[in-house]
Amino acid sequence: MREPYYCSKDGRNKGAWTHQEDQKLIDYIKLHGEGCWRSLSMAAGLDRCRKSCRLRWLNYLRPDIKRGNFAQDEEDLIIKLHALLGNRWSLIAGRLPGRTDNEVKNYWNSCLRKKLICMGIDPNNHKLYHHLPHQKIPQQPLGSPIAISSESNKNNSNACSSKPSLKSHGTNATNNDDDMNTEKNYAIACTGEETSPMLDLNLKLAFEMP
DNA sequence: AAGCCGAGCAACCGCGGTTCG
DNA sequence: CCGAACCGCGGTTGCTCGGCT
Repeated sequence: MREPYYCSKDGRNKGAWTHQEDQKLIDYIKLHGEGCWRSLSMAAGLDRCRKSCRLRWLNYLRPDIKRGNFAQDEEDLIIKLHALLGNRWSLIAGRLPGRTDNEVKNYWNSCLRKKLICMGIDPNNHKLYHHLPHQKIPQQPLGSPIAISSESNKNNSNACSSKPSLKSHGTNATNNDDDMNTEKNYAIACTGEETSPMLDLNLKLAFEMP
């Protein structure tokens, strides 16, 4: 027996949060701490369901949230972690201090996926495509197994070399050494050439308990 | 100036897993 | 052990804004 899903069914507020609502939530959590979201929404005087309160706090109001563009090293880490973990956004975000799973997920879907596609890399399985980037790309079901494969990528160097820069959005492409190294390292990670793909990851991330 | 379109992001929804009585 | 209540995650939706025509 599930609890009622969301706010729409009980006439509570939906949509964007107002400044007053934010302030109420912040004030209440400052006083009483996080947790027990159901009672929190009532006790704080918020006409919102617990999920809405929790989401707002975790994704937006928390004081330790880092806002703004993702740095290059953050991008690299997301890509590597995604190759390793798949769509486990909370785990990926857990390795990025100040970033939320929602933010990482949005950034992946809006920016990084496109970058990888432009690089000729399938963002679902992190393999190189076997055709040029501008050609139509077959959609794969989400959640397909992560595969960092060494197979058959020897003819695909053009795909990666033809790619635009792997850079933060809004900046003009300049080929500085960092970007070139990033690109090269990730291509190596994709192809499995030279070394094990994830050697440059701190492997203790994989199964470290919180 | 107005309308269109796409990108980015916040919020919603539905489900699986966990806890507790 | 069982079921209700709750938590947290991941996918999706829809709103806003900026660029373009």
